[in-house]
Parts: sequence; C-alpha cells; structure tokens
Amino acid sequence: MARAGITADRLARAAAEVADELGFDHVTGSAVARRLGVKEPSLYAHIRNARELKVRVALLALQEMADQTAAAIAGRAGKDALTALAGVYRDYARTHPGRYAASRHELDPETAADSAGPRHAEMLRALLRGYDLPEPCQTDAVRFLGGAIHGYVSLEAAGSFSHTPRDTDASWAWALDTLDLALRARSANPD
Amino acid sequence: MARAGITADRLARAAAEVADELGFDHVTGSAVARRLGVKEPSLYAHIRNARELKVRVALLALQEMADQTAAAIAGRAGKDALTALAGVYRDYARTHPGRYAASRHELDPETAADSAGPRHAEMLRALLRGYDLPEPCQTDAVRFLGGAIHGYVSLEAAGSFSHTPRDTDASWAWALDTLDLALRARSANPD
DNA sequence: TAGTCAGCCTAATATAATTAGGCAAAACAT
DNA sequence: ATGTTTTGCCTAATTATATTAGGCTGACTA
Repeated sequence: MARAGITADRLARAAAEVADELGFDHVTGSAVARRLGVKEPSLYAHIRNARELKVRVALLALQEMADQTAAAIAGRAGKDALTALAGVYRDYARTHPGRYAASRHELDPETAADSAGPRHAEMLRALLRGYDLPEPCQTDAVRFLGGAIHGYVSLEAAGSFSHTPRDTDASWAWALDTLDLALRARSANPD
Repeated sequence: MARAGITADRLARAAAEVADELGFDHVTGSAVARRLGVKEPSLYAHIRNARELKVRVALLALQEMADQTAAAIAGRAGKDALTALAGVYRDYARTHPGRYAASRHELDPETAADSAGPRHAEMLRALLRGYDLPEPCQTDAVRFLGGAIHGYVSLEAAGSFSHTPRDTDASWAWALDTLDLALRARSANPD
C-alpha cells in the first residue's frame, strides 16, 4: 500500500489546520487521521498519545507567533514596536483562532522551557527597554503587558466585545495608546 | 430504587466541583454522574447534551464572580474599587481554577445575553465612572480594563509567570497601580 | 539479493456520548 | 385509600474516540 509519508511535522500542521477550521478542542486523533488519509492507529507511531497532538499545535503556534513578532519589532522601538508586537498577536488570533487557542494550552515545565515561550518573554523585555523602567519592576511590566495584550485579544476572539456596537479597531488603538501612556508615565514616575 | 434527587442545579454544582478538582475539560457526563452516584444516561433527563454541562458551569461561575464583585465594589470608588474588583477575579481564579476557565467558555449569543456576563460589563463601566473619561472611549476603557485583568489572571493561572522568580503579588500590585495611573492620565489627557 | 526495519494496516478493548424503552416511586385525582 | 399519571432513574444498545497488539509490505542496507 502506498505510504502516506507522515512525519511529526506534517502531523502538527494537519492538527493546526483542524484547530483553525473546527476549533482547538476538535483536535482529535481521528480528525487528524481523516485529514491525512490514514487510519487512526497509524498516528501512534509518531505521537505518544492524543494529548501530544494538542501540545504540538501549541508549540507550532508559539513558534510561528514568535517568528512573526521578531520580524515585526526588528528595527522598531517605543510605541512603534509596541504597536507592531501587539498587532502580530491580534492578527494571529484572528487568522488562526485555533492555533491561538492552542498557544494558551498548558504545557508541562520542560516542554514549556523548550518552547518558543521564553522568546516571547524576551521580546517583551526588549520592547520595554525602550521605556527604560527601573530594574525591579521590569518583570512586572512584562507580565502586565503580556497580560493586557493577551487579555484583549482573547476576549475579542471569544466574542466578548460583539455585544457593544463600538468598533473594535478603535478600542484597540485606544488600548495601545493607553499602554504606551502608562509605560511612559511609569518610567517618569517609578515606585 | 431510592431516587438521587438530581436537579439542574445540583448537576451544575457537581460539574463545577469536577472542574475545580480535575480541570475544566474533565467535565464529562460520566465524571459528573459518578460523583452524583447515578448512571450516566440519567443525566439526559436534565440536560440536552454533554456540552450543556460545561455551559452550566460557565453560567454558575459568571454568576458567582458577578455576585462577589458587586459585594466587593459596593461603597468603593477609584483605585479602591479597582483593587477590589480585580482582586475578586484573581482570587476566584486561584480558588476555583476550573470554574474560572469555564467562565471563558464561549457561549452562544442568547445564552450569553441571559448570563451574568452583562453585569460584569456594567460593573466595569460603573467603576470607570470614577475616572470620568469622555463618552466615546468608555467602551474602549471597559474592554481595555477587562482584558488587562483577565489577561493577567489567566496567564498567572496558566503558570506563565512561574518561570521568573519575581513575586507575583508584587507584580499584581504594580499592574493595578499602572492601570490606575493610566486611567487617571487618560481622563486628564483624552483624545 | 537477502534481510532488516519502518510505516501503515486490521483487529480488539476501554471510555465517553447518546438514544430507546422499562419499571418503580412520587404526585395527583377521585 | 385507591387508581392513574407522571417523572426519575435504570438497563441495553449504538457510535465515536483513544489506545494496544500484532501482521504485512515496501524501502533501505549488507
């Protein structure tokens, strides 16, 4: 019988497509096998268990977002960089909702450490250098900024904003202005 | 045979306990039935399908959080109110991780409209009156604030902060200070 | 060219979701 | 109190997913 040529990579990619089209929790062994035209048990030569499928989508999403972010902030600083970085997350969540959901999937510590997760934190930290905040609160600012961006994007993706007529692009611009304002105020006025 | 006395309410409560103990995606018909000491098919007299179980947990969580928030912000204003409101979310996420996850579960529009979701938005709006922002951007501020709080709490709950030694309570205080600062700056300096 | 191995298969089992239909307890009418 | 209806839970059976065991064959390797 002709071989399908499954690799861990093609598998992750197929799973990511399922996630984007049907939702992250429809990433199941059978859905992925169907899409690849193989029988379900064949997957188990490449993955340990069905959970690993979701983990692979998460890793893929984290990496794609990190790559795009790196490209977006290269050569930018200050509010420009902030807008670019945050825009990547928002665009990614809108074009790849399933992968974005996957990127929030909880990973065990070793897997997380090997993922692109730390790169995200580093890039936030780099971005914040433009606001020169005093040492001790830089981590606070990374957490704050990461949370604010993720929170906005995830509420928007979940449809939590669609009950109010206000244009979400305008709200997004306002949010970025406010974040920039806050960070600048903070560096002028540290505690 | 002695009747177990299942009601939609006891069912939601049992499902919420499962969520907090095992995680929101372990909220399954069989887990809940086991916990209630009944056979799985018996549930289907009270719920339409297994998805509805999760929806009920979501509704319960939204309501509990809204009630606690209302109590917390009563008689407070400004930063005091902000601290109280945000504290409720954070505490809830830490004491009831499964329910908190459930509260982010996507609901169809009618269900969402009947949920405590709108109360959350109203309370945020009320809180923001203390910062008297000009009309057009009040919705922006609700979205920004909601996102920032949810984002921080959800990243913390997902363990995204545990790779860095910095105390998360300190970061939390810094985030609240920054939000307060930002909102005050915004009202002084609107666009 | 024979041998090993990898990659996919079929078969079989367990758990979750769901429907159909039975039986007894509770509620209700007389 | 008794007969009837309703309701709440059960058993049995079906379908989908997750997983293990073991077989066949096409593809590299000596």
